[in-house]
Amino acid sequence: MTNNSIFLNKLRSSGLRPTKQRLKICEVLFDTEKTFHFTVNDLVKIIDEKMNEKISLATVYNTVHAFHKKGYLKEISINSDKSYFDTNTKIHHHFYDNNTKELTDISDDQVEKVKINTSLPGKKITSVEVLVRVENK
Amino acid sequence: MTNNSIFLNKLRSSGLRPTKQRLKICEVLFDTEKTFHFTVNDLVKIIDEKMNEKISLATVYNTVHAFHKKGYLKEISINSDKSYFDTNTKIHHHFYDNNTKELTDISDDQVEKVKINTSLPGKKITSVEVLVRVENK
DNA sequence: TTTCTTTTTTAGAATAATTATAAAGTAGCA
DNA sequence: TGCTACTTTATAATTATTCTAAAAAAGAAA
Repeated sequence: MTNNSIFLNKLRSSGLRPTKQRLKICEVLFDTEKTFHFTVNDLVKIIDEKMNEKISLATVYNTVHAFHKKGYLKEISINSDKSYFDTNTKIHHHFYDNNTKELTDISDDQVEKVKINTSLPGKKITSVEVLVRVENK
Repeated sequence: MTNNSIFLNKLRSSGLRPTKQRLKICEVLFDTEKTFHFTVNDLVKIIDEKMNEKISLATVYNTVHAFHKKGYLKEISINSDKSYFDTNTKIHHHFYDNNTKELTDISDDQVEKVKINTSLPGKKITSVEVLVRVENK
C-alpha cells in the first residue's frame, strides 16, 4: 500500500474528501517513522516552510479536528495556552519538563498498569494517562 | 486562629497586601471545608453573585496567579482552552467527564502508586498525576 | 490625623488562539 | 460536461488572558 493510498484511507474514513491541502497535511502528519507533538500553528509553519505550500489556518484547524475526532490524532493536556496534538495515538504517558516546557513520550510499557479503586456511577473509563512532571536535579 | 488571620497569612506570604478585594477572594477560595475546581471566570461569577461584590477580572487574575505561584492553588491540565485551578494542592488525581466537562478529585489512596520504569537524565520527578477520562456508559 | 510614597484596583485596550462566515473554488458523480 | 455538495480561503468574530495607565487605597512617618 502506497503512502498515498494510506492517506486516502484516513481521509475517507474521517469523512473527508481527499483534497490537495488535506493530502499535504497527511504527508506531514503520517508519513514519518516517528510520532511527534505539535500545535496547529507549528503544523501551518511546517507546511509553509518545509513543503512550500500555504494552507489557510481554518483548513488546518478543520482537518486536525476531523482527524482528532476519528482518533488519528490525540490531544494532549498540559498546562498551556494552546492545544497540543500528538500523532502517537496509542495510550501512553508523558514527561513534562517544568524548566524547558518540553513534553516527552513515555511508552505504555514503562509505566506499570495504573489501578483505580473507585469509579463514577453510570460512567465508563475511556483512558487513564499519567503526567510526570520533572525538573532539573 | 480566625479565618481572617489565616487569609492575612496567605496574602502576606504571597507578597500581597490584604485589601478588601483580596480578602473576598480568600473567603471564596479558602473558607470552605471542601476543596473545589474553578476557572477565573467561575471565580468572578461566584464573587459577583454569591458575595455581591464586583471585582475586576485583572485583579482576580493577579491574585489567583500569586496564590498559584506560592502553591496555595494548583493548576490542572485538562482543556487547553481555559485554565482550571484546584484549591486542593496535595498531589492527587482526577476524573474528567467528557460528557459533562466536569472534573472530580480522586483521592490519592484510591489510586495505587504509579511506578515509572524510566527517567530523564539530569531530571528529578516532582509529581506523578493521573487523569482518568470517563464518559456515559 | 495629615501628608507622602508605594501598591492596588480598575476599565478598557491589546494580544493570541480558536471558531465562524460567506463567497469563490473544487471534487465526484450522473 | 455540468450539476451539486463539499472545501478552501480571507477575514471577521469570539474567548481567554495580559497589559496599561490613571484613579483609589494602603502603610508609614511626622
